[in-house]
Amino acid sequence: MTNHVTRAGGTSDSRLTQPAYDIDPDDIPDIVIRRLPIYVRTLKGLVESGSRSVSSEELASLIGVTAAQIRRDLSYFGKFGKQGKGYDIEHLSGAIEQILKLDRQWPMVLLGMGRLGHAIASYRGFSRSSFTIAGLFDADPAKVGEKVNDLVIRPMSEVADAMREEGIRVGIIATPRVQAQEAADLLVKGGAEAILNYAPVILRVPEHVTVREIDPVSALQSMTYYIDRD
Amino acid sequence: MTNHVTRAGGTSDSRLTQPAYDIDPDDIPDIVIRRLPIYVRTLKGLVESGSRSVSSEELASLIGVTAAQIRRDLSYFGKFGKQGKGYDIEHLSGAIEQILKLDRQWPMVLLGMGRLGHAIASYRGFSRSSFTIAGLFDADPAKVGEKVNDLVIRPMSEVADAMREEGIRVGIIATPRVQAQEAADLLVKGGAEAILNYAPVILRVPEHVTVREIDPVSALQSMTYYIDRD
DNA sequence: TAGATTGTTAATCGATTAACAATC
DNA sequence: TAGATTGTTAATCGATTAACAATC
Repeated sequence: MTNHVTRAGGTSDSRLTQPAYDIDPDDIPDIVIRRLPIYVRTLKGLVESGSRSVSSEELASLIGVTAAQIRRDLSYFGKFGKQGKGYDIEHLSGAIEQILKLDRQWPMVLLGMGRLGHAIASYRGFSRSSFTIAGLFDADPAKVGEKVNDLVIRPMSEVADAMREEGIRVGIIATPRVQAQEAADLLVKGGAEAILNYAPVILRVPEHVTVREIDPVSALQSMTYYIDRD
Repeated sequence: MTNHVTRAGGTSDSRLTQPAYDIDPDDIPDIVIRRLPIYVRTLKGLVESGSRSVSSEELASLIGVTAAQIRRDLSYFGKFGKQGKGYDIEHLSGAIEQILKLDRQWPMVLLGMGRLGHAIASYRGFSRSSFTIAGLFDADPAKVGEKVNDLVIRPMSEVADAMREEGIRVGIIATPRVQAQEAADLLVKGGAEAILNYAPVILRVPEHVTVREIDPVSALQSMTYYIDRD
C-alpha cells in the first residue's frame, strides 16, 4: 500500500506552514491520505461559493465527518489555521494540493481499450484534476492504430518503453480480468508507482507501488446486505 | 451506513450453517461486509480452476489478507469449515452469496445518461453479478426517448413512481455533480435503500440508505502522495 | 490415531473522539 | 479584552492478529 520514501533535508525557513522537520510518508496513516482529496474537493466548492474562510466544524459538517478528525488529519502535515478564525480556504486548499503533489499534471497510460477503456479515455474529469491520459495500449492487433481522442492505440508490448521514454509513472488498468495481472507487470516494468485498477482482481505488485481498486460490482454486492425487505 | 434490521424468528433446524440465533446486521462491522464480495469472487475463481476445498490460509494468500481475518470474518455468520480440511468452496461461496442476498437478481435504475451513464448502461459486468439495469432516466428532454440497449431513456421526474411500480430499491447516480443530490433525493423518494454514486459529492441520505462512492479521481489524487521522484 | 485446520478468545494495534490549553 | 477556534494530548473505541483448544 505504501512505499518507503523519506523526504530529503529539511529547510530552515520557519515561516513555512509545513513543519520544519521531515515527514516520512510511512508515518502517516493511509486512511488520512485517502481523505485529503475530499478535503480539497470540498474546499474548492467553497471557493466557488465565494467564502473566504472555514472552521473545522463547518468543513466537517459539509463532508460528514467530525471536526476533530479534520484537525487531527491536518496536524500530521503542519498548522494551517488561525485560532478563533478557522482556515483560509484558498490557502488550505493549495497546501493540501501541494502535499498530494497535485500542483502539477500527471501523465498516465491506459491499458485495455475495450468498452471500459474507451469510456475512461473519453472521460473529461481527469484533466481538471491533475491527470492526463497520455498513452493508450491494447494487446489486440485489431485495435492497434485506432484513434481515440487524438491518441492512437499502441501495442501492449510497447507500454514499458513508452512509460520510460515519456516519464510516466501512473497507469490505469481496464483490461479483461484475466489479463490484468500481466498488464500490472508491464506497468511495474515501465516504472509505475501508482496503478488505478478497474479489473476485478487483486494485483500482485512490489511494495513501492500503490494500487487502488475501482470496483462498482463489489460495492453493489456489499450494499444489498443491508437491504430490508426482499 | 447501516440500517436497523433484525431478522425475524430463528429456526430450530440445527443442521443449518447459519447460526440459529438471529443476526442483527448492525452488529457486524461494515468493513467485514465489504470484504465478503472479494471472498465470493475469489472462491468462484477457485471453482473455475477445479479445486474442491480451500483452507483459510490458501484463501488468505490469494486475496492478500491474513488467514485469521478470514476465519474471524466468517465467524460472524456461522461455521462454514471443517477442522483439518478447510472450506468446501462451492458451499462457502453459496453461503456468502446468501448472506449478501446475491441469490437473486436486483433491478436498478440509472440516473444521468451523459457519457458516463451510457458507459454504465452498456457495461456487461453487472448482470453476471446479480444486478440488472431496469430503467434509464435523464433530466434533459432532448435525451428522453433515446434507446440504449433495449431501454428507453425516461424523464427524471418519473423515477420515484417507476421505482415503486417496479419494486426497485437500488439506484446508480451518474449525473453531473450539481444534480447528484437532487437525484439522490428522488431515489430516496422512490424507496431506494442502496445508492451507487459516481458523482464527486457527498450525498445526504436518511440513515436507512446505504451509499457507496465510485471515485477514480480521488483514488488517483491520493496515490500521487506516495510517488517518489518528481 | 496423528496431523491439519477451524472457530474463538484475549492481546495488540491503530484510528477516532473528547477535552482543553494555547492563541488569534 | 472576550469569544472563538485551533492544535494536540489522552481516553476511548474498534479492528486485526496471535494463540490455542476443539475437532474433523
